[in-house]
Amino acid sequence: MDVAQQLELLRRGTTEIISEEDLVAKLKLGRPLRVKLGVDPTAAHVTLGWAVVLRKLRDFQRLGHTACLVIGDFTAQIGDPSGKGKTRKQLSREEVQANVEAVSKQFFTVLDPERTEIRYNRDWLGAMGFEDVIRLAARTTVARIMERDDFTKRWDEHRPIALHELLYPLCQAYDSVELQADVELGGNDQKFNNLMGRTLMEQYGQSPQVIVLSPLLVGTDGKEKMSQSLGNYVSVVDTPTDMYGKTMSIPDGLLENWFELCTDVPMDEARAAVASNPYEAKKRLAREIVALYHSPEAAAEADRFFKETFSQRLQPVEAPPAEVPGDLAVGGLVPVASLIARLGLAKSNGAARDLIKQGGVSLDGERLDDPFAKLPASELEGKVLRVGKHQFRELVAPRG
RNA sequence: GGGGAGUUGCCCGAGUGGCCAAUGGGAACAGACUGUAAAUCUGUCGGCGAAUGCCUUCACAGGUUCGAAUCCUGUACUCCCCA
Repeated sequence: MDVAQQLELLRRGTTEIISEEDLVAKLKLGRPLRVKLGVDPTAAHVTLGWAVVLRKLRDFQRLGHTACLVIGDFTAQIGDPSGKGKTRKQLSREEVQANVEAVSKQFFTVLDPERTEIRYNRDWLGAMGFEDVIRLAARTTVARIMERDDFTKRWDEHRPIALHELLYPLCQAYDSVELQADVELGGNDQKFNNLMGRTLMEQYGQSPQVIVLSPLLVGTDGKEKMSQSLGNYVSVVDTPTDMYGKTMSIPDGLLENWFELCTDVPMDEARAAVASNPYEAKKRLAREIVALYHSPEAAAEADRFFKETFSQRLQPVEAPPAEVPGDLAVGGLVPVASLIARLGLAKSNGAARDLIKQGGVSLDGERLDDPFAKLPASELEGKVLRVGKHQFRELVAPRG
């Protein structure tokens, strides 16, 4: 593939490349480039949002370059201020470790392990002494750091900015120096951090990295950036049905964007599909996504499930089984509201009763209307409990 | 170091001694309508309870009072002005 073609592929789903000339020059070197992506393990799932940059990294891999994945096990503890209106919670070492373990495998649903180098930034950032930190901090100025929107805004609004937050960009920038990155990928909100990397690399006598920025994927709510903490996410390890269903719940306005960032469907094709029938286009999108992370067969199956369960409002083909806790039954009768709460389908008994009152609960397709209904345990076996739109459980009678 | 303002439920924000589990808005959830879209309408939105009810909550810890989110004292945190 010649350089022009490579560039064409790399441009998809990016908002900015700093700079394209530099990228072209690096591509012309004819050697595998070191393409850095830093991810802070602040959550236990790789979401489709994260996958946007991972997929971009995989594009580089396909062109023969090396993915340098920096797991920010140190920076996760500091808390990236990017895009946040307030100080991030600092995670404990244990929390970070748990996330690292959860997330590590998930990266390879996208990346090619053969061409991936994994590094942990605790290895170098964690080894710095206070003197090293001061020296690093001396390489930039307060004015320079305060240029950054997040900080300026908080400053103007008289909101707190903790001192350590100002150091975050330097940490990430130093990662680039350590890795001798040729290119760094990131979401749009990472621009400042990435630029700091360029500056710092030059100061260390290295050739500054090229920055490739991708837009932030909007979550299923259609409003906020997709993130695990907001609950508006699709995880790459979601079951095919969930993945399909969540995708179907996005607002139509997001379709084109999701096609661009989450699939390999050519954009003219995607645009045409969306224009002709948004609903059909959305199903196509959902199938594409499931096929990517599971298989085309799973996609077809999810499609069928969706049609039967939601479009035709039948019972689901298969609902996850859930055992009725034995201690709930009093005299052989199980209070349904308590059952719902115990199975985690509602926050509390009261909430479960509210749901029943509002007609949100049904058993084998029959809507319940009595919030205090008690049903014989023996009759529950094999019945499908539906709570709200999407939660189904096939009940298993208590043992013993 | 000195002076001032502030901390309320997921978020914003009212509330300055009893009528406060706490107005209002947003978010969220459920229902109707639909395409698990959008828009709209309705309802729910601290916990337990069948319930008149009980319990926990208005930064934290004490105190005053028959009674406190509301008053007093101390502590923590944040912001502003001065140094």
